[in-house]
Amino acid sequence: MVIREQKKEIIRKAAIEIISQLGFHGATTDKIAQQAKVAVGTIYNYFKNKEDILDYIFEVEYKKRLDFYKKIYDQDIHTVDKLYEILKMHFSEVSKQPSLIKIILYERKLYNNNNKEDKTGIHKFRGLTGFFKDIVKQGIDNGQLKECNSDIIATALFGAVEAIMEEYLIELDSGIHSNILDDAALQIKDFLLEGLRS
Amino acid sequence: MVIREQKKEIIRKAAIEIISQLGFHGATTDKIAQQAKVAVGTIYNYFKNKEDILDYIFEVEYKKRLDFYKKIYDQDIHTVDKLYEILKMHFSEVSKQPSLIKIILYERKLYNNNNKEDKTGIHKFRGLTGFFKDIVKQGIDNGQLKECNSDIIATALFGAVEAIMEEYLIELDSGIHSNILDDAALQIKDFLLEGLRS
Amino acid sequence: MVIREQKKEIIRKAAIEIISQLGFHGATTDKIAQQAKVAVGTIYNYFKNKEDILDYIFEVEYKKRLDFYKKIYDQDIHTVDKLYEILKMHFSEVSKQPSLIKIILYERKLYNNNNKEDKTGIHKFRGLTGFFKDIVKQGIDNGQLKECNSDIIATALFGAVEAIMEEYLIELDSGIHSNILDDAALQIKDFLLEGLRS
Amino acid sequence: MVIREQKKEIIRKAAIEIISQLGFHGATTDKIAQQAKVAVGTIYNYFKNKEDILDYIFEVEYKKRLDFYKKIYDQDIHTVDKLYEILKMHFSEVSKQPSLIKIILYERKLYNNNNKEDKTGIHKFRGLTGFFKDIVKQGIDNGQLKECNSDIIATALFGAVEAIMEEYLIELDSGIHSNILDDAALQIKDFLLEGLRS
DNA sequence: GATGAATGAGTGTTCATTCAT
DNA sequence: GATGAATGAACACTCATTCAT
Repeated sequence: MVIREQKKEIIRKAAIEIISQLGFHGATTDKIAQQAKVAVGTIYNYFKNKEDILDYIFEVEYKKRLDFYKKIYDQDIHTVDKLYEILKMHFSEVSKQPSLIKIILYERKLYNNNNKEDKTGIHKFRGLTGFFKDIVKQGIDNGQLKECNSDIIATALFGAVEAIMEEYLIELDSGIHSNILDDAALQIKDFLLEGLRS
Repeated sequence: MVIREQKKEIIRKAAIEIISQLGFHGATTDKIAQQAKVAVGTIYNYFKNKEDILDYIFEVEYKKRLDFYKKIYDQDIHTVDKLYEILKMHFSEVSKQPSLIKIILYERKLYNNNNKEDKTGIHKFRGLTGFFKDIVKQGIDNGQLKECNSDIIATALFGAVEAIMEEYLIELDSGIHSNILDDAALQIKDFLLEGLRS
Repeated sequence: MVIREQKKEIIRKAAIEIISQLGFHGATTDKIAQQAKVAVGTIYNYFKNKEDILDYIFEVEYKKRLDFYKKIYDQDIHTVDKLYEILKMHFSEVSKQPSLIKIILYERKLYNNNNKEDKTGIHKFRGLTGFFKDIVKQGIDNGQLKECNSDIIATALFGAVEAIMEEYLIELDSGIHSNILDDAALQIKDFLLEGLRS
Repeated sequence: MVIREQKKEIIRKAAIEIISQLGFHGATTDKIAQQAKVAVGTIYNYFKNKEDILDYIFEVEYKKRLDFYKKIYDQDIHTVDKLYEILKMHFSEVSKQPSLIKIILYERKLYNNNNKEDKTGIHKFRGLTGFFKDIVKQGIDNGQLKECNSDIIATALFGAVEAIMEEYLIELDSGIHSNILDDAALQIKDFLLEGLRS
């Protein structure tokens, strides 16, 4: 017997597949239901509405990343290595679950304007950048990073990671065998350490 | 005819306002027409369809940036300064035209999957990263930047710039007086030069 | 079996509560089940379908009134007093069971068009006006009432009673302390006896 | 060319036909559109939503009756004759426009609970009983009617009229040639004058 | 070229009913 | 008999696009 959480998981995965292909707006509840091999009505036994599915997708990923960030934050390694671990995690995720990451990159934008109380997953997800900043601040505080505006630097790093993931996904979609991820973490780590000047 | 281009311009500006407020999907042709003080039908005298308006918005911005990039590319200044000029241009644009930049940041994502031939504006816009890469490559070639993977570095830089602009827009929308742009170009320039290590 | 009838009664009462609050169309089987502290499926062990519940509600009330009318019909009192007793009964019911009467007043209308054979309760209920007519006819026949069109007069009286009950319910819902029922039976009795002319 | 008000009128009449046959809930916007020989979307160019159509139907009828009541109120005839004129008007309407009156009788009930601000037509309609009361009060004040509770009497009379109209409509639907309306106004007038006692 | 009423395919959501456990 | 998850037909409403004026 399929228990409740398993069915919700089936729908979540079906939604990821459909939304990543068609975008949130192009993904109809009918198509998601079809992909999940479930009746449309069933979706509504597990989710309040279509947005709630998207929100749940973000919620799940948010939790994964939050755990990872917290663990990294507390580790006793150099800050640059902490950032390096985070980069590797992100780049690993995008190659393991490109559909999912596509959603996170593309659909999250739609909700920056949106302050509805009930979309906690999506809004929490944005909060992840805050943890990123914390790690940068920690590095400045303990002298491992030089003085800088942690807001700007953390934001820039986060954007750099997202852009590389996006580039990977675009190349993937174009049928190009992309190897941008292979060196990305190391290149950025080196960049962090030395800058670009020859 | 001058008149014709003026009306198209009125519609383009109205569309920017509405789309930036409501997103492309939330922006109805009725609302755009209302904002432009024009009948819906009139829009279709100037644009093939709704997407064509968005495409045109990107087209116009693409051309502006292309010109700027080309001019910079040919200037006889240090590569880091070239990148610095580009950063300043981008940060200046977002504070001058936040509505427009919001569209560029948020709506472009939606079309990464989309290979329709007719959306030249949006697809060309993505091509801008190519010019960015060219400048990085130029820097490596002339020895002003050290050896690195120009694809990764250019992509990362572009992402960094976008993330900072996004952060600025989010703070703006939240009613926060953001000053993230003030230091951003300098911070990143410094980062480019030296890295983060203390 | 006693148990069976008790459960059916629980569902009937729950349905009365929900339908009176939300109307028949607004009342979902889920809500009725919840109110009855029973699973949806259970309802269908006692009722063929949702309409059948409404029908049963009418059936039960029909029987009560039928018994009362028959008893009154056979009593050896003046016809005007018979009508007076009926008025008092109706006005007493609406103050004792406003939820129930609300359903009878509001939902019965919806089924006047509807000739489905299986809704005996609702259709029988309408038949009550026939008994009302019988009492008027009886009064004419035995000379206690003057010659008149019993159809018209009985229908008019029935309508008058319903309108007063409706007015009471509306005032009740508006939070107004209504006392329209206090005098209603007497006023109408007097009206029956004397008319309105001064 | 069909002007705006004519098209709205076409939709209103189509809606009356469909709603009177199927009830408000059974009347789909598709069916109304079909009856009006118009696209569904067109309905929404003239009405905010489905309820708004019903509301407009009530609004139109409300205005007609309001005018009539006001005119009657100011006439210099005996109060019983005023009431008689009103009865005749109502009975005349039901035989001229049975579909319309069916809606007024059956669907109005659904909104007694409902206090949404925007359904002015339906709520105003209920206010008509107030004018009815005014005429009764006027009669009491000028000594043409005896002392009585005008609320109760007006409500009762209104209910009587509605019940007779309903009876007429039911007989009509059953294919019975009803003549209940022929005598109804006179019978009630006589009732008003003399009561029922022989 | 300008207008804006008309169009109707398309979609999120609801909910009575079923049936395997 | 009791349960409640699954079902999917049905429906109100939207909105890009067209076209007669």
